[in-house]
Amino acid sequence: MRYRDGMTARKQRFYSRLQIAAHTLKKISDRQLLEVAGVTTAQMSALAIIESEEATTQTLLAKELGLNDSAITAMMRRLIDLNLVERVRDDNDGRSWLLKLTKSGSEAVRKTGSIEDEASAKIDELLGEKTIATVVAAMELIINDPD
Amino acid sequence: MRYRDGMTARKQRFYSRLQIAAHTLKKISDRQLLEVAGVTTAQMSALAIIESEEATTQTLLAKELGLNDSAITAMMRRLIDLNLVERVRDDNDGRSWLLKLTKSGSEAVRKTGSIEDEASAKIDELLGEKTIATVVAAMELIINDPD
DNA sequence: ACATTATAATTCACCAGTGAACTTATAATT
DNA sequence: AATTATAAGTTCACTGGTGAATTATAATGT
Repeated sequence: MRYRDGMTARKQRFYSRLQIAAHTLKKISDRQLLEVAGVTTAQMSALAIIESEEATTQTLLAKELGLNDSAITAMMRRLIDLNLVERVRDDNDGRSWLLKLTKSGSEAVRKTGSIEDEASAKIDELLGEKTIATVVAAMELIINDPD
Repeated sequence: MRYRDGMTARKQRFYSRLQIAAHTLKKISDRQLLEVAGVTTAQMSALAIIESEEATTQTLLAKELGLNDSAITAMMRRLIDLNLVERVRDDNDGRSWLLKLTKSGSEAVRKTGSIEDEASAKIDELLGEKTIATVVAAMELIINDPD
């Protein structure tokens, strides 16, 4: 594909606009989640996956979050220290841990539901249904692109 | 605005797709830039702004990057240590620093041009002109949203 | 002129991530 | 069975970010 020169500026803005927007949303989300449930957005993403799968491993979690294994090791340590997650060795594979929410963990996830609904409603209003669908589809193309 | 149940930002996982896509791109970009120019993507973003403005302050840089002042303090320390940036006190305001690229700094920016072009071309192909415009516009709405 | 308020930058303790090198456990081959 | 390869986690040194508190310099009101 070829574009006129005038497109160059916009092309170069794609990456930086994406990063700044993502960061902006994360910052807002962090403040709200910390106030209401005492966890960060990254932690809540992990907790939500652990809850939904009911017994996942760290490697799986890393894959779903698009992160390194080493990032998960550190995050699980913090979540275990906070008594939000517990883990036991997998009987069928002694290398893996099986992750589970504690009662406090489930509680924390429950508490954040309304915040996430509010945030979603705000995005809905700001961008509109069609744009949201377009953006999500674009993000999934990027995530799944081989390189 | 009202949507059918299936189409809300929440159902489409807008937030998490955005974060993961942004992170994925950052990771790829970091690897390439470190190899070619010995800097990270965050550092290159800062260098590009400093170059384009030819004498900016840390506060301005923070605003343009959507970051805290304290993040800039740390980043400037690293860039000065790498001899890519130098700073002098502003004669008109003894609290401010004026930031400038060193020769190595300009050199580094120059070296990354082709990488950024390649990355842009790849995004163009993956998403197409129209989708890119839609996504950039959406990101700017998010960035400029009052709260 | 002086006291107050606002602004630029810094420091601190913390969370979050990378990539490389490593340990240990499982799987596959010979 | 012994060897080799692969896979799950961990550790380490590093970059990068937050928010609150602090320091130093401007700017402003009275």
